Amino acid sequence: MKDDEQKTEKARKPSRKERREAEKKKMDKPEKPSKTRGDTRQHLIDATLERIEADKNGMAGLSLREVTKAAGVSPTAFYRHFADLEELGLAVVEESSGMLRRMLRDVRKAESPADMISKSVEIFVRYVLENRALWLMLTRERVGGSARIRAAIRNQITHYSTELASDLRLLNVLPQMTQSDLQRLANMVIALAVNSAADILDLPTDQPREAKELIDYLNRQMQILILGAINWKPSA
Amino acid sequence: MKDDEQKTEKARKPSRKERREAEKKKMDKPEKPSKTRGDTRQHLIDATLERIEADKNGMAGLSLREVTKAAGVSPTAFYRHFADLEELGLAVVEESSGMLRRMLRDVRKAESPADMISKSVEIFVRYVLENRALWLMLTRERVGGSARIRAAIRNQITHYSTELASDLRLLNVLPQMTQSDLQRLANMVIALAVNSAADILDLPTDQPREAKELIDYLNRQMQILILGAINWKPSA
DNA sequence: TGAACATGTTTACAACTGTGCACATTATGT
DNA sequence: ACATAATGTGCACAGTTGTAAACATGTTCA
Repeated sequence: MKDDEQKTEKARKPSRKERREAEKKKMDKPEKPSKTRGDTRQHLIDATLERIEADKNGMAGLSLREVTKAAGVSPTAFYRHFADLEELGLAVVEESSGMLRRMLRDVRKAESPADMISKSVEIFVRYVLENRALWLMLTRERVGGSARIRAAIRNQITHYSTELASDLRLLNVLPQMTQSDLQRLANMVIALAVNSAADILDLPTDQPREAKELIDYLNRQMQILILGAINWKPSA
Repeated sequence: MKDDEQKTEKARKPSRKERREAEKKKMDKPEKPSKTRGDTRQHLIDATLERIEADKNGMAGLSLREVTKAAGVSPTAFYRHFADLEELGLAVVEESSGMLRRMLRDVRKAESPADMISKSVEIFVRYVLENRALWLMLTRERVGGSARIRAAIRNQITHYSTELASDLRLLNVLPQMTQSDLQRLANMVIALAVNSAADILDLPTDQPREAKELIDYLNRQMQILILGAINWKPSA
């Protein structure tokens, strides 16, 4: 992890020159002479998330100029890194894969046999709340806008779902289910989780009261699902 | 059902005057002298659905001018009927309530005890395919864009889900479940259905092959869910 | 009949959009 | 060290946007 940058307070305009100065300070000797200081690309990605969280209307609602302004960069500089807003969107989606991987790691680490479900749900909700912008992007663009972005997000989710299915297999807790049964079950789990992610993001900011209720609700949903899986007969 | 209008071939411009002429023909005596012939409003709503289906990017991706052009009306005429694009969006959502009601009626009519689930799934998928534009709107704007539109859609879906819960109660097929258990189950059913609606809409146009697979998949999902409900103990 | 109202049109404008072009600066590799 | 590529800037331009203003038409009602 090489990011030590601040989240740039909303009303503050970074003004590229300032950023340049700021970096000069800690750069008397260049750290990595290799890849041509390409951090504007990252600034564009961050700016996209910032704007998506600020405005309503994901992707479709923001303009190239808006993004470049938020990144503190001239509009035409955009083309040095992306051909399209769509390609920027794809980069943002890729950005989310890291977060999903960390989430999966945390879920696996906490997997004691007992309260496996509730722990996982808790971790999931925490990750959604701590990565609002990213999850706004994922839940919105999963169904809206560009077909390529939609496909990219679906890939991420499918990958996660496959990992979950594989975990279920290894735990050997549903021995009567076939591989494809497990995969379908995992898909349902993820679908219901992503579905309530949308609800979580609609909560009034940091209302721990309703968040707890949502966690509870999601838990019971998962319990019904597991109950169905336990009693599943592969013949049907 | 009072709509006998054509879907207006893409490249064709209706040109308000022509429409006026066309309606004069069948209107030697005015049908309803009351509400001042407000059918432009309906044309705007239809145009919105048409554009949403044509462009990608729901709501957020279309402009007032685009909509009015598609409706064959001058841009400023828009304000005679709506203050906002958001209000237009709300009108479109209301438009969908009729469709949902018809769908519910069909589902209830077909509810023989035996293959209740598969019949319902089949009807659902058919309605999604036969109302592409509407369902595109519902699935997209359910998570994206304006908070008011999101809330309106959530209302529609909640209403449908409540009806479903009430049906489950009357059928008395899950007697051990409390009212809120049934409501939660219904919510899960609807959530999974709406979730696969997004997949259905992504199918290459009229590919009955993959549509069948999707129907099959959704059926099995529902079966797992029902199995979980049957074995549910309200204590947990 | 004629006044009030509802509904539409045309014209106009300022703000914003994406992007081409010429140019400045910095980094890299021989 | 110097040519080349990468990365940034400013300016310009034409197209699109939302919406205000003034006006035309047709409908309703006393």
